[in-house]
Amino acid sequence: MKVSTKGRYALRIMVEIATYDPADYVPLRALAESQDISEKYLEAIIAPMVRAGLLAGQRGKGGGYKLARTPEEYTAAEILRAAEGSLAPVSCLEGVTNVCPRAGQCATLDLWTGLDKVINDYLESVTLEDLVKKETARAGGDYII
Amino acid sequence: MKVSTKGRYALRIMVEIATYDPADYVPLRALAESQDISEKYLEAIIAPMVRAGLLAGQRGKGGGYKLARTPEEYTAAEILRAAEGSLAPVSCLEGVTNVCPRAGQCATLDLWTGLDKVINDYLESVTLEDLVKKETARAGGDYII
DNA sequence: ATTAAACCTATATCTTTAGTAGGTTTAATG
DNA sequence: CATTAAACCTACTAAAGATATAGGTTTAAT
Repeated sequence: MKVSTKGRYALRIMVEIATYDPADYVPLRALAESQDISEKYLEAIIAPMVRAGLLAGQRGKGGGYKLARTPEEYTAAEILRAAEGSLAPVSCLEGVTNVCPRAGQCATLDLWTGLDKVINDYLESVTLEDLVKKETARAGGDYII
Repeated sequence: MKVSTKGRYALRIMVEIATYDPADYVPLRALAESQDISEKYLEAIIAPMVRAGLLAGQRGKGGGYKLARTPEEYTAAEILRAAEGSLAPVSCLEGVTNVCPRAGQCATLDLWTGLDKVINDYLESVTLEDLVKKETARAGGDYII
């Protein structure tokens, strides 16, 4: 029941890109350095996010990545889904229709369906904007002491 | 974010044992056969459940396993925890105290803490008794047609 | 032409999951 | 007391998935 590094890194990267000027492209190199992830591995994490349309990539000199929308338009759920593939706690809930031959007699199916729902509902309720606020609150020095 | 076979099988086994007479010991062989899991693998799944005090094992002829309590006294959470080890979605939430050096500046920590909570709350809310009811409802022929 | 960047494909390593094998101890029963 | 049926224990293997790494190609700005 663990979220992999792909999902965790993907969220952190999205938060970081969201803190930059939305018009600017942020190069992979800068992200890799500040997050302390190798450029090559980060590339593998970002690629599916670009394909999913969450990030816009710009090639060539001066290129990089920027958000495709505003931070409040992303949910944690869709970012994790793009990076991890699926959030379903059991594989039989992954497709549109349940293909398990035992589904009709499965005593635990409702449990998994319910678990899947609370996970999705929660992760849909948190936006990238929410995460960015935490980031700037912690880093930003809004502290008296 | 997947529950492993250990957790899934553990739940199914608990449901099955709960459908027998609570005083009877059910031998591993019978469980393995009806659930279509090898005896050896099932043994590895049941052992930690016995150690955790969820099941009572009886050695020797006529022995087997029975519930240590009544079905309504088990939650899905504790069964899964005994089988899987931990339900935390990220490893930094596994211990009592968060040992991650970045915890103070982590923008996503609250997200993981919140996710951990909804998962736990949901799984604590479902009892073994609830699952047994589904099993008997499906298998038991309470149908008109 | 040079440079800096995304993009692409393949490969390697490491960890976890899933499953097996073979034996020892315990307890009931004829 | 021998037999049998059961849990219990330790070690091992195989497959899958997670976590990266390597080396190159294409694109675009200067």
